Amino acid sequence: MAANSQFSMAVHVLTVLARHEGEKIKSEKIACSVNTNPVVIRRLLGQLAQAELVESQTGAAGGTQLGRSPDQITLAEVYGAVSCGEVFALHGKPPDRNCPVGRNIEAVLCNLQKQIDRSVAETLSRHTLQSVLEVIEQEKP
Amino acid sequence: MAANSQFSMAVHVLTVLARHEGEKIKSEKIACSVNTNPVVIRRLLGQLAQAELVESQTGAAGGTQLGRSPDQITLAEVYGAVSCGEVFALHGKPPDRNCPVGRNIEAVLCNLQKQIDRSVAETLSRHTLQSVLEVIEQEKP
DNA sequence: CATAACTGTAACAATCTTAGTTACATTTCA
DNA sequence: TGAAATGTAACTAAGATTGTTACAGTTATG
Repeated sequence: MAANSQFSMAVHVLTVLARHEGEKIKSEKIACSVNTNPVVIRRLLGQLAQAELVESQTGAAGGTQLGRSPDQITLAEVYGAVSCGEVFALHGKPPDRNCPVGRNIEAVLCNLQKQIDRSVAETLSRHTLQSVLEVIEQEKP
Repeated sequence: MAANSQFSMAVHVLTVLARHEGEKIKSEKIACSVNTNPVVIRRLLGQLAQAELVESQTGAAGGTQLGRSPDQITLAEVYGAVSCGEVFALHGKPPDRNCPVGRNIEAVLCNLQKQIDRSVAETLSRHTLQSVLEVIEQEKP
């Protein structure tokens, strides 16, 4: 249980919500589909709510629903809501400033990170929750 | 010490080697620039050697040098040599097969992973070790 | 040929991140 | 008022990565 599967979970969660547009879904029901603990789902929903992708209601008969229609939510937004935006990590300890490479490599890597992030965002922005939902419904065996 | 900084380290290491083409460099010297332990560097060099990006020699007066000239090494190759090729992780536990979403979401995510991987590779293939080296040398303050 | 100086690698400790879990305060409907 | 949900804190468990020590294997060199 180490690798960062938050994006996978987020897409899963949102797809479940998309299949029941208009309804308020309980975290327990979502957790069942994802096969995890309701608290894990609620934590994730918190992040998605901050990005205004979902809206939750407390109290009895509470639950969560999408903040917009599925064709208005791109996977790039989902990724942005749950990821730190770093495909690879920079150096842990700072490199040796006496070495020309050590002195300047971080700027190069930082720049690369931004380029990759843009390219990932562009790829993901070609998919909406609606398009994911269509694949899911269609592939139902 | 958790995030995967292998790619960052690999670019750093290879850039150091590129600055001294033709020479055999000791792992200790590289470690000094990266500010880490020589064993960590040797482990990384092992992966890079498998990808034929570097060549090492054991014994006294041994060391490591590039396997090709810097303009023949793209950062996409470097990334491929040290990364597992997964920007995000799939589900840990398998989702609920009784739910249509749980049943089909993994295929969707797997497909996305491939698309992202291609897009990252394409972005990185626009940079060579040579171009990185040029930035480093030029920005020397 | 012996020694010094490297690399390669195994084994282990330390640290950090993530997921899972329990517990409980808070909110809301009936 | 009480049942049922979310929100959240605190803790445990597991996994991955890095750092470190130790040592075997290799090779130039005196």
